[in-house]
Amino acid sequence: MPELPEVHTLLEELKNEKIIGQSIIKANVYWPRSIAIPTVEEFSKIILNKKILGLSRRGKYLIINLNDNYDLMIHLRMSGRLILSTNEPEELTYIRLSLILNDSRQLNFHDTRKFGRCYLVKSNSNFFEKLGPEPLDSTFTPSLLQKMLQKKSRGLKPLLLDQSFIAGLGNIYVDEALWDAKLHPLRKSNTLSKNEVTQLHTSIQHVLNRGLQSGGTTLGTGRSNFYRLSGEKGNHQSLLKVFRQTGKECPRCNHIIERIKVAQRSTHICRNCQKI
DNA sequence: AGCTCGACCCGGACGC
DNA sequence: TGCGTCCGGGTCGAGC
Repeated sequence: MPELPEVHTLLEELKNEKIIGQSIIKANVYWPRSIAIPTVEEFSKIILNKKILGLSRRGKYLIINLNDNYDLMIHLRMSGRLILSTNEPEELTYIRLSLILNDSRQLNFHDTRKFGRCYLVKSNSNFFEKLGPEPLDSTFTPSLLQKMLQKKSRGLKPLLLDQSFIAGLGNIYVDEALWDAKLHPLRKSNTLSKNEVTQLHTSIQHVLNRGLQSGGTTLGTGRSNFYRLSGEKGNHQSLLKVFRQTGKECPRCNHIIERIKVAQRSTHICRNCQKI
């Protein structure tokens, strides 16, 4: 499940591969629905001979800046991966899109469950207008978080999963951040003390940085997992405190970690540390 | 208006 | 083996 740290890991790896400056000489669309906008016909036509000018990230979107004021946004959703290969991959089953570069390398979008989406849009479009702030940006301060939380009266977990509130958090990092901050996922956002808000802010940044430093979270061994551009797994799974640790002891107080449902999402908590 | 809930899209994993 | 069920990120529409 690629969230901010996983997408950012891919971004940094792509930057190291020096694809900036390359042109896209061909696009193969193997699964049309992976192209959200525009139509596949328009996509294939517009992307042709576009030069890659830059790479960045916003929330869980990877952004490839192209010339002529176009941006290609890639959202990996649950099972999306990026694979950079020097020739056509032998296994095409799960490749949904191939971008062939003029140095003959290919950037392949691999997505077993077909949930991922690509969006080719004009750079000045309002594509990201509904996204909340970047949680690792210097402008995301405890006092800003305080103001944001005060304006809402939702449970913390549904709120933190809402990309229009904060961009980039998903199920793994929300559970980890709430455990780290000793806050219950159903705690109403506008009831937090100033100290609790400061702790939540610290915890959000802590778990995201921990994920980034360990190259993302890879749960299990299947094809639908997160893999780095190199094909290696991330290493963050060994640092998870509660996510998918049901039945194990809380690393802080030794109570048994439980799995509950919050906002239709599986949620992992230590009932002793995270009281409502 | 703000919020919650359920449906939807998919294939892998797992239980029986 | 094969079938049914659950899982999950984000969006959308319905309903409160």
